[in-house]
Amino acid sequence: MDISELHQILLNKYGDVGWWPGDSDEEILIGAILTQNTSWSNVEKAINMLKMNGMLSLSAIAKSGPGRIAPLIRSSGYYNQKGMRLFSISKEILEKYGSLSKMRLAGLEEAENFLMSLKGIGRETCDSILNYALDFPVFVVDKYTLRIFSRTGLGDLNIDEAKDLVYGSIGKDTETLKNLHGMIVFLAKDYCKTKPDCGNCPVNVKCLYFLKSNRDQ
DNA sequence: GGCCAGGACACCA
DNA sequence: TGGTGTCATGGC
Repeated sequence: MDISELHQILLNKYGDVGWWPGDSDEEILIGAILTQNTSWSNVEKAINMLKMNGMLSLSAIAKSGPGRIAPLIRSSGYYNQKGMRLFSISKEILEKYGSLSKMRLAGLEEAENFLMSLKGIGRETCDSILNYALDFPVFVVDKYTLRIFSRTGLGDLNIDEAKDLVYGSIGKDTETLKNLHGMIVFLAKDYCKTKPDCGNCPVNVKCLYFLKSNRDQ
């Protein structure tokens, strides 16, 4: 199976999934940091807490301080660390650009270099922000993506190899790349939390089932 | 009670 | 370059 075929199967199954959830670009960025190694259901509670307290924006976070943020995002785990990082990231973005829309005007390369220089933003979080919050044509590669690619016979790729394979096969349209990653998240949620080899997987992946005895890398 | 979740980073050899 | 410990809550 190649990427085009995988893409088509997922499109037939899911169509346009409208991923990522969030009402604003800033909410998407905040969610991208909160969801690091954390299930989305826990992130949603933290986002609601921020919203209810008028803290769901870079300016509100930058004006407050890590000590005020941490208790609000408790449900997302690592709350002290994430509180510190949300605070410093918000501050640095606003100091350098003033807003996400102005940061977008700086272009993909500069935005990427800047984001990767911030403490608390690694490869996956950076790509999520570039694609979903800033609308750049970047494909987000997470653990699920590498596992699905591996088990559909595309090989054991690293993040850059996986991206290149996608770009070479389905191009660099921002909305298409958003949707492909979204569909992979849906696939993982729908079929990979029940039992191994359930027989219903649309891409006939034997086992995304996530157990220590079973996982690759 | 144990395992896992859409990671990132510091530290070590 | 690769391995390991740390950060931590909530669902199943």
